[in-house]
Amino acid sequence: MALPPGMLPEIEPVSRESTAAVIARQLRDAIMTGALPPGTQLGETELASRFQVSRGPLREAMQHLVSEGLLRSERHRGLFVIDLGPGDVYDIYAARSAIERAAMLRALRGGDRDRIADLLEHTVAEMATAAVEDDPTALSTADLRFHEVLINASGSKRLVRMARTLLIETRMCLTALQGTYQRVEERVEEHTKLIQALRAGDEETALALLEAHMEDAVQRLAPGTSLRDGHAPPVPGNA
Amino acid sequence: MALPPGMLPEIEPVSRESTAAVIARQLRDAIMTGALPPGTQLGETELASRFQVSRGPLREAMQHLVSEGLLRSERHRGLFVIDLGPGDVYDIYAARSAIERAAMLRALRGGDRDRIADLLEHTVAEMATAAVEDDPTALSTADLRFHEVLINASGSKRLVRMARTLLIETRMCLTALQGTYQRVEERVEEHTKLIQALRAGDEETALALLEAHMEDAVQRLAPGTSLRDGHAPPVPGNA
DNA sequence: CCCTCTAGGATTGTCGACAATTTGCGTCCC
DNA sequence: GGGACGCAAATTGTCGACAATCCTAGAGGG
Repeated sequence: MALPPGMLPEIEPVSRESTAAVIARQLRDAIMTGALPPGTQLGETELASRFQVSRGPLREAMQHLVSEGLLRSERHRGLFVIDLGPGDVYDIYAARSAIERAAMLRALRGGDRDRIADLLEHTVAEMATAAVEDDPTALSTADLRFHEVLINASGSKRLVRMARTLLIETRMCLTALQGTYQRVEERVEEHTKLIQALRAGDEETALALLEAHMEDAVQRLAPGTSLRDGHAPPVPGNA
Repeated sequence: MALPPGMLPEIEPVSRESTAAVIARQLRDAIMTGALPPGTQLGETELASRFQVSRGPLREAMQHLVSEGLLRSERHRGLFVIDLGPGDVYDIYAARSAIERAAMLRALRGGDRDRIADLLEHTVAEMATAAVEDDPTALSTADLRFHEVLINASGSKRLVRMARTLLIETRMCLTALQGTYQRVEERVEEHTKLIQALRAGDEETALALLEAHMEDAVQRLAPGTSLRDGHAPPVPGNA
């Protein structure tokens, strides 16, 4: 080794991301934030010229998003941004509840509770900041970041992978139904209590709080439905 | 309508599957059954000539499998079949436990318990048939089919999607560690008891049995680890 | 007035070739 | 003999063009 370790920190190979991945991420953000509203048709030719790339890489990016469930492809018709009905809201939160419950369990029993709690508290601080600045977008971002951190902390490759799409879809829900928010203090409070239970290692309370958190969200976003029912509302257009 | 309904059953448009999907499915099966052992390098050019298609559709199929987690891609190096370490076994079963728990809950509370139980019993019958014929491959197939049916019965698009990869990876585990099976009677018994609890609507028992089922499998496939620990074994090469 | 058929346009699906990048080996110098 | 440099082969990444398929609008006939 010609260079002593510790020098030159943060040096990473340039452009370690494939162009298809870059395009996919940009489209993901656009869908997530609502810049591409649900139902929008995405033409390959048009996007190719927008991104200044050929249809090859772009197509790969699209395929990726389709397999993630953010786009739906109709053969020889086109690609469309999915639109979420009440049934989908229910489905998303039911799936999230399953994933995050598992992540919470692993966080609780992983032996690293305090470190994880510190990480989570940081995102709650971001939520508080966004609250005082009255920035609903930043608030949602921090909220989702909380759950992302929790799932990452589980250390499970597969939970992380499965949750990625769910969190994006959650963001779509929040964007579409902006304004149905609960009081921000309440929102921060729920997360804080979750952290307290985690730090204390109180499994029962933590899991119950998490479930209630999901239940609250579902009832707010899709009024009249409940995760406890075990079945989606009778609205067409879901699974 | 020129044709009365009920006539011409089972008529479906020809080739409603994209070629990339066909290729992906074939490769999936090959990986699942062990025809393509973990670590195998897959050359695009070679596969393209094997499948008699251009590199375009083949590439899409590969990308799909990569995003599913069955292949890992190293830029400008090649595509390789993933190999599963003990940490992955743990991770897979932890994730499956989360997914199937949620599916079981929805099956329990969905109001269609008897129909679902009938479907599940059919797969158990297949297991029994495979057992008397001493066909371990068919036995594993029926076993996985049981869990696939359970998840499908949940009616959740997202649970189904997330479980697809997990079940394929499970099959890879079973293929790689063929011979560590428990007694077939015991294996059938576990599933039968699960169905009984479901039919009776006994949530507590059903969930406990399911958890024990996963725990058993993990301890058999990766001795010395337990789902209850909340953390993966100290073997490198996992998340 | 409505239904059917046809022609047009547009979009995706597929293909072959070229360019960029990495790996491995051979050679040269010390 | 050991190490570093440079070249060449192989592989992936990218591109533009062609072919197949599907919606739509319009004319024609009943």
